[in-house]
Amino acid sequence: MPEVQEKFGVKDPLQVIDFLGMMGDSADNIPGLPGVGEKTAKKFLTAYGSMENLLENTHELKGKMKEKVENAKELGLLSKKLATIMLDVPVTFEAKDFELEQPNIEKVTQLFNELEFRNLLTNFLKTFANTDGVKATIASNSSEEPLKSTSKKASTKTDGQFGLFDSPGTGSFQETEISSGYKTIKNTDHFYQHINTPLSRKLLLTKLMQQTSVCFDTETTGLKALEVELIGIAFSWEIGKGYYVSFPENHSETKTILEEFRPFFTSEGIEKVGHNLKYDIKVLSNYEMPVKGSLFDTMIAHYLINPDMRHTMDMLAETYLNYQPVSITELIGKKGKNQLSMRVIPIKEQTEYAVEDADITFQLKEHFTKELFEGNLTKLFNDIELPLVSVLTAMEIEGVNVNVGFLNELSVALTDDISRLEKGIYEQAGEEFNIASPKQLGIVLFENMQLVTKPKKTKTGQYKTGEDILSYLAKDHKIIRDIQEYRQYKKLQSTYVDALPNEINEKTGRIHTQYMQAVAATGRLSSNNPNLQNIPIRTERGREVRKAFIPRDENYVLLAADYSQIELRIIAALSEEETMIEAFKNGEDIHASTAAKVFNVPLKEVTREQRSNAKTVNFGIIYGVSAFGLSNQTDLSRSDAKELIDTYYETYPKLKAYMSSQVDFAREHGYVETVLNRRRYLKDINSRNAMIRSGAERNAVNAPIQGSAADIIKLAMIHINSRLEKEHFKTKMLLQVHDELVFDVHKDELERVKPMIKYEMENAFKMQVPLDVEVGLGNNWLEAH
DNA sequence: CCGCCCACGC
DNA sequence: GACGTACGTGGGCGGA
Repeated sequence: MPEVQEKFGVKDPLQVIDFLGMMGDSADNIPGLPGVGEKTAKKFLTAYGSMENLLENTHELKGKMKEKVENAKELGLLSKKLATIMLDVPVTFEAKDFELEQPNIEKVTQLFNELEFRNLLTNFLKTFANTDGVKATIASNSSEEPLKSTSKKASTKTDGQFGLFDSPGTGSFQETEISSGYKTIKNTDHFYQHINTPLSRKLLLTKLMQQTSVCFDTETTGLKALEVELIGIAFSWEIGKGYYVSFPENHSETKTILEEFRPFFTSEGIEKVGHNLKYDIKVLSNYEMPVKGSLFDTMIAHYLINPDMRHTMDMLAETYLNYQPVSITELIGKKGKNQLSMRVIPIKEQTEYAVEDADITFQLKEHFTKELFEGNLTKLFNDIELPLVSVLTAMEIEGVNVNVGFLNELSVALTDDISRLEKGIYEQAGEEFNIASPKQLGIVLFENMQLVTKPKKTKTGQYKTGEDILSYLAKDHKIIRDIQEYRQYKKLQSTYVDALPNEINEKTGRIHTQYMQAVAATGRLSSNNPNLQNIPIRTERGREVRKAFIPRDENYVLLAADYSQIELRIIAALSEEETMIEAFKNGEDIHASTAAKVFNVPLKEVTREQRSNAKTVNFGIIYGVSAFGLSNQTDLSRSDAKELIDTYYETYPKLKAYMSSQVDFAREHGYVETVLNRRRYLKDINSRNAMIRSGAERNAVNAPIQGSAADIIKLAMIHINSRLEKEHFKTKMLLQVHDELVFDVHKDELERVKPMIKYEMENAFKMQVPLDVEVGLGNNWLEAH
């Protein structure tokens, strides 16, 4: 009905609302029909989409009407009837449907005459009958096939689209349906509504507050949660239905609008469903909007259900819902400098995209709730992973202070050393080349200089120049030692010293890493942008970088708390290997203790080399090392390595038995699990390919150990965080590095917090082996170690 | 733009 | 005879 658009200058497709508004305005003077007001009507209907929803939920509207009408309910029925008659469609249809239809002019005329709505009738006919008189003409299309009412759910045809069973010319999307096999937004019933007025937001909020579980999804200007601006938020709590609240570009205006939804976000009683909620919560934190109540994160749910798979929503939608969502790439382009901002995408497409995501996510929840239960994962999900979301969010928002000046000085010094080494290397090689290029370096070392007769090659035919290769040659060639040093400094400079200052957030002046909670197949976290879990510590020069990590200010001190040998303690406890358990109970140096036993010498007479070899075996056990691998890593010959491993298993027989039992369990059940029932499926455990199979067997041993350690530190993090909050400490948890936690401790709290952290870490999970935590303090991360 | 090589952590 | 330690992230190179 373009006439309506012209007449009222309305671009919004929901012309019917304007018509109703007009009707309301005109009806102001008519007894029995209160004025609704065009704007009011529009807003209410925008929020609720259908008259039915509108009438069921607009308490406020009804309240206002009460002044004018004795029986609000009666008015509701009247309006409903009006809408039905005027538009000749059942009111269960959504507002968007209305624009496809012409009002049934005959019926409306009849009704208005009956009701003596003279002004209204005049206006109505002016608008729809295209006459200025009272003569009622029956619109020619009113006899056409009525809108399909067969759909049970919210049944909206997107604009310009036809339904599945509609008239000819609709073959195009059926073809795509056949070719992809997935349902898409084009052939799926949905009602996604854009919300952008105060009243409609109020109505949405009212509706939100009546729910027990709602999915929300933020649309933003980018990927860095702490730097982006909010563009919109999609909400969904019903299959195929949802709302998209859009926000202006102005930050404080956005904040004001978002503030309207505070009751929802801070409601303890409404479960918040989302996909990667940590991101959304961080975005909202930019507007000082906390998110309370229980969470349900579909990304994490799926991570527990199958940690080895990918957990993108697109993939989950295809797998679990047989549905292919609108691709973000199609919408805003491939990532790169030409990628569009969501902001410039037409609001209709934004709405479709955003609400679809929320809709899908909400639907996924049902699937995953069931699968979590079936996998015995509900407790892990609810008691560990979901509470951890909030802990990690807080850590990421908190960030860590860094000494940029120090890093800059370090960089200058490294540049000096690098160029000095560079010169020397060129001299020794007799030519200039790019030392940082393994390809060029290999040619120089092994072709031109021929340092080795049979150099090893990679599968792509390049010469191997890795650290293990170079270290064999280091003794005999100064150039190799220089190259090793060069490599080390280059690495330090590019990956850490020069990169870290670029990661500082302009607003906070701190580095905010991101913890990935659904990446590592064993249950560990990972860290990126920047990765703060691989800051150097082993080499003298490298560990300097740690000095750059400093407390918040002079009132604080960094505290680093490390689990000592947690993985070995876990394997000792799980295997119930008494000898090893005793060693831990007695507080022995486990590697020395192992050495004493396998080399059959008194503890005090263990040599450095023996301890070192024992240590290598201890770690090898965790990772599943072979005699070959062990001999490669130590000075031992292959046969000595084999003997050492054999003796090791004789010393710790139950350990060997445990490892076999894990492999057996995996063969039988297809998965292994941690102390908190975190699962890892090992599909290759029965592979005929020996190499693939043994890889799975190593995983069968390693995953429960590494994963249990991850479980335990996560538990400790949750406990510590909750105590820091409850007891109102200023101290903040900053970093997690697999078996270590780093805190910014207020000096006044040190005496209370230090033992608390140690206690919570050591007692996070009870086993037959005690857990031991070493706590250090310092004015930088290195000192705190 | 992406795969490869290399190197940092636990 | 070959192959053979888990889990990650990221920078630089070089070919497409």
